[in-house]
Amino acid sequence: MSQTSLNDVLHQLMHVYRRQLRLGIQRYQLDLPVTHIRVLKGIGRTSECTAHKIVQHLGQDKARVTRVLNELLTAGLIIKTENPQDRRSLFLALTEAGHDMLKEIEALEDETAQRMAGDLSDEEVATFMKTASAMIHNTSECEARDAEQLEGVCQRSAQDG
Amino acid sequence: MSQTSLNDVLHQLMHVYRRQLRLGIQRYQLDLPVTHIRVLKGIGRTSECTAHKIVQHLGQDKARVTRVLNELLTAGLIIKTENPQDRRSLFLALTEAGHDMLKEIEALEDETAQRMAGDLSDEEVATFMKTASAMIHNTSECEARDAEQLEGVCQRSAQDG
DNA sequence: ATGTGTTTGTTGACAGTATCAACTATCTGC
DNA sequence: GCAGATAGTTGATACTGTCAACAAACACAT
Repeated sequence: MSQTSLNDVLHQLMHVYRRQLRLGIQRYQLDLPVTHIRVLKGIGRTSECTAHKIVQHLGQDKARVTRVLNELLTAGLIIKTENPQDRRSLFLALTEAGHDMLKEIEALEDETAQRMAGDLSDEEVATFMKTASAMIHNTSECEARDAEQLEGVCQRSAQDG
Repeated sequence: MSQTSLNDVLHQLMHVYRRQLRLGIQRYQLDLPVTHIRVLKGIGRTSECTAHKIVQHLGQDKARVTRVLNELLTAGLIIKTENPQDRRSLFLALTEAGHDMLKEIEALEDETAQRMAGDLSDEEVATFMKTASAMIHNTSECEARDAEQLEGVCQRSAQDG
């Protein structure tokens, strides 16, 4: 019962957050979808950033990341440079325009966070984030466990056969 | 800084939650997208449910709700009956198949919530939900305020003119 | 009862998001 | 050099969110 509402709360929170961010994007006239913003942020704070690092960091599909990257590239917000250590991958870096954009993004995100936090105390927000992180961790673990189990089944059936 | 990570945490949480739910749907072979499940739940617990109530309750676009409803209808999970009080709208109710589906959904959601909660105490989860609800509330308020402000500007300019 | 404005729901269009599978090029270890 | 893993690209498909135009029914003041 209380668990059913955890689902509801999560869903609503998700919806409301995205919506808020979207509205903020309009207000700031950033003219970028949410995912692009997140990728841009990822590039900004990762040294020797590659597409793969973004994929891992954001937990997004690599196909999607490739496309977002291309759009950021043609928008002139990032550049790709060769990775001398591995010619399969390319280093990603912000252009000047990209840096400017990132600054705006950060301002927007701060505002969004502030709006959501509202009159909550810093401590409440911190606790919230801690619990949320734990949930993220729990869930990822479950997923990993499921995958392992599946693999285990495969191995067993291979051994049995 | 801590605010920037609130954004990140929310985004990750969102992603992980949806993913988890999706995997659960596969595991339970429910073969319904997430939104459909939420609509079905809404219908199940709303008396004299109409499309409009769903729209309000879920905060979803009415166009989207219409389509989901049609798909649930053709899937035989719900039926529409006339609303004698208002011939524009139709009452929505679960069929037997819909009820069965809902039972499975509830089991799945419980499981999902349990996975996410992991080893967190009930109290921690409760606190989390309380804070999340406050955030949802705060955000909605901001949106409303923004809309009002916009309206105010319109009124003022009309008065000024 | 009639006209005006509102509400309920439908439809069309489009952008954004999430995934999957197949494929190339490159790397690693043997 | 070969086998298998890894980085990234491309194509396909389904789900999601939003907007705008619209029809039918309603509310209500005249």
